[in-house]
Amino acid sequence: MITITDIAQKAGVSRTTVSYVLNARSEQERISEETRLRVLAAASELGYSRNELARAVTTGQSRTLGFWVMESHHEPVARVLAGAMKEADANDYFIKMLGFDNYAPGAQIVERCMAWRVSGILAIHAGETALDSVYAPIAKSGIPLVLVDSSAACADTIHVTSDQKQGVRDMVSHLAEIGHQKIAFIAGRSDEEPTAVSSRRIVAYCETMRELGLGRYENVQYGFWDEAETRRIVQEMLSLPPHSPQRPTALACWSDYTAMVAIQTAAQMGLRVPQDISVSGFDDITVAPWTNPPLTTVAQHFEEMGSRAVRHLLNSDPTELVPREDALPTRLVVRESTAPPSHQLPHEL
Amino acid sequence: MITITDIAQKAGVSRTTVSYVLNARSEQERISEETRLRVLAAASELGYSRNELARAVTTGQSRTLGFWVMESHHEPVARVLAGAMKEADANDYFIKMLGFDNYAPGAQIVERCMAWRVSGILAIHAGETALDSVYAPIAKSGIPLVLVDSSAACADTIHVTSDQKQGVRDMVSHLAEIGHQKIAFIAGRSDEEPTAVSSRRIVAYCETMRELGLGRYENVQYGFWDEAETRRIVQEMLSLPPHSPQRPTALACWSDYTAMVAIQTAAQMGLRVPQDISVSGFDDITVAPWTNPPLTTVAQHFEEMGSRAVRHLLNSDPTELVPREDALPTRLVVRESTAPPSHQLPHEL
DNA sequence: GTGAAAGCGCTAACAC
DNA sequence: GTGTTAGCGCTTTCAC
Repeated sequence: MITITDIAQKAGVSRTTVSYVLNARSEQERISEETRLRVLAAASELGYSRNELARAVTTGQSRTLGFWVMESHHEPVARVLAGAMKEADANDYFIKMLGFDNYAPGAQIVERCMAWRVSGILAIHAGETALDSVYAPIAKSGIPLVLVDSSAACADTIHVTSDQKQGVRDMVSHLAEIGHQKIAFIAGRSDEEPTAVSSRRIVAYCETMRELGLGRYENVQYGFWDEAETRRIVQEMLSLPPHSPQRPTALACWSDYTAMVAIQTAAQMGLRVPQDISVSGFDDITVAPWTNPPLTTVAQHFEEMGSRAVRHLLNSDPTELVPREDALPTRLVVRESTAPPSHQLPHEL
Repeated sequence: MITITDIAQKAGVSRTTVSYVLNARSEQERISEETRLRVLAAASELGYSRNELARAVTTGQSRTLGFWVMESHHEPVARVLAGAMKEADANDYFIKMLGFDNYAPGAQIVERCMAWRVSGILAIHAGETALDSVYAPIAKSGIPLVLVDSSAACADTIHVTSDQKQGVRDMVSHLAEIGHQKIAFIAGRSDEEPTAVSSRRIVAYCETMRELGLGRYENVQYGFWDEAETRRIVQEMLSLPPHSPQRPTALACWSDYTAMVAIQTAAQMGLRVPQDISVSGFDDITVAPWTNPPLTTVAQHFEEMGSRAVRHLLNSDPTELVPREDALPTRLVVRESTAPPSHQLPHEL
C-alpha cells in the first residue's frame, strides 16, 4: 500500500508538503508550482490511493451521512435516496444505510452512528412511536438530524416534506370543480397510530371541504396498510343506495396504493371508474399512469426531498438547525380516474 | 471525547488491556474476570463510544460494503437493499451507497471505494456497457465484487439472480396448460442493448415453446423502457384479425410494468382481459394484486437476493470468489389476468 | 495476566 | 516555501 510517505520519498519532499498538495491547499498557501507538480507526478506514478479512513480519524470528519428508513415504502424511499445520494455525492459526502424498517433497536443504531462519526442523520418515514424512542439518544449524541416525510409532532428538527395541505386542497378543489359534492376521504392508519402524513391530509381535507361550502358532507374513512380494510370501507360506501346523501361520488385516497385498491374494489362491484365513481390518489408512483383507468393523483417530488434534506444537513451550521418545516410544492396530475359525477343511476351489477 | 486512554486511567490499567477487553478478546487470552469487569464499568460510566474510524485505520478493515445501483428500478432496488442491509447488519457490517443510476463516472466510484477501504462491492442491474467500463478498475483494485440481477456475459464474478429460465418456463407452461398456443413474449430493451435479464428470458421463452410443441408460434416483440413502444407492439398484435394465426391469445411480458401497459392498451382497444386476451408479468411487485384484473406473474425474492449477495461477499475467502451464478427459485403466482382462450370472437370495439 | 512501545496513515501547529 | 514534530485513537508485538 502506497502512503504519503512513499510519495514524499519519491518526490524528495516532506510528508507535510505532500499532504498540502493532495488537499489542494497548495493554492493559497506555500508550495511552489514546481514541487506541486512533482508531488502529483509521484503520486500518480505510484498509483497512490488516499486513505480516507486515516484522514477521517485525524480530522474527526467522516463526510458520511446516515440514511435511516424507519418505515419502508419502496418507491418513495428509493427516490428520496436517489436524490439524497446525488446531493451528497456533489459535496463529496457518502451515504451510509443505517436501517431498514427498524429491525434493529434504535438506540443501537445511534450508537453506531457515533462510533463511525457520522456527520448527520436523515430519517425517513419516522412515525411518532419510532421517533420517540430514538429522539433522545440522537439529541444527546449531538448528531444533526433531519426528518423526511415523517410524523411532525415531536419534530424538534427540520422536517422536509411535501405541502400536504396544498396537495389535498388541489385535489379536493379539482373534484369540486368538476361537480362533485359528496367527496369522501380514505385515510391511512397503521396498527396503532394514524400515519403522520395521513393525519395532516385529513385536516387539509376537512378544511378544504368547509372552504368550498361542502362542509356538510365530511366523510373520513380509515383504511389500514392491510388492503382488506380499505376494501371493506369502499364496499360499504358504494353499497349505499345511489342517491343516498351518504353515498360519495368521489373517493379521494391518501395514497396511490389505496386508490388502486379502491378502483379494483369498485370494479369488482360492477361499477365503472370514473363514470360511476371517481377515485384519486396521492404520490404519483411509477405505475399511476398505467392503472385502468389512469390515476388522477398528486405528485410529490421525492428526489427533491432527498436532496433538500442533505443540503440542510450539510450547509447549515450544525448548531443552527432551527426546527422548522420545509414543505415542497406538490403538483396535481389529472388523468382519467376522475370525471364529473353521473346523474344517472350507476351501472347495475 | 472519551478514549480508551481515559478508560485505562479510570480503571487503573493500560490501554492494551482496555483494548483487549473491549474487543472481547479477553475470553481466551489473558485478562482476569475482575479487571474485565472493572474496565467495562469504567467504560460505561464514562459513556465511552468506540471510534470505529480509528479502529478501521489500524486494522485496515472498514467493515463496509458498497452498494452500487447501476440502473434504478425502484422497487427491486429497495427490496434487494433491504435484504442486503439485514444481512450486513447481522454481521456488523455497514452498507455505503456508491451511486444511483450511474451519474458519476464509474472509475471515480471505484477509486473512492479504495480510498475508503470498502470490503466489497455489490452491483445491481449492471448492463454490459456499464459493467465493461468499471470491471477493469474493480478487478485491479482487488475489491471483491458480486453482481445482482445483471448482465451475465462479462461476469467474471458471482452473479446472484433469479432462475429466469424456470420462471419463464413456469409461466409459459401455465399458459399452455390452460389452452393457449399462440403465446407472444414482450421483451425489454433499453436504448442500445437488450437488458440482460430480458435476453435470458427470451431464450427461456423460445426453449419452452419448443419443448411444449408450440415452436411454430414463436413471437418475440421488443418493448422499450419507454412505454410508447410497448403500446405500439400490443396494438399491432391485437389489431390482427381474431383468428389470424399471427394473433396471440396470450401476452407473456418480461416485467410487471410492461404487463400493466399491455393490459391498459388492450382495455383501451375495447378488449377484455383475460377473456379476450391473457396477459402475464414478471416480478410480482407490490401493486400486482391491485391491477384490473389482478396480475398473474412470477415472483422473485428480491430480499433474498440481497442477503445472498452479502453473504457471498462476507463468508468467502476473498481470493476464492469463484465465478458462478447463484440462481434463486421463482414462484408462479396465478391471479386473474390469465384464463383459457376464448373460442368466440373477441368483444368488438 | 498485564504493560511498554511501536506503529497504522494522515493532519496541523510551529519553526525555519 | 518547506520540514520538524507531535498527535489523532486504536491495535498489536513482545517482554515481563
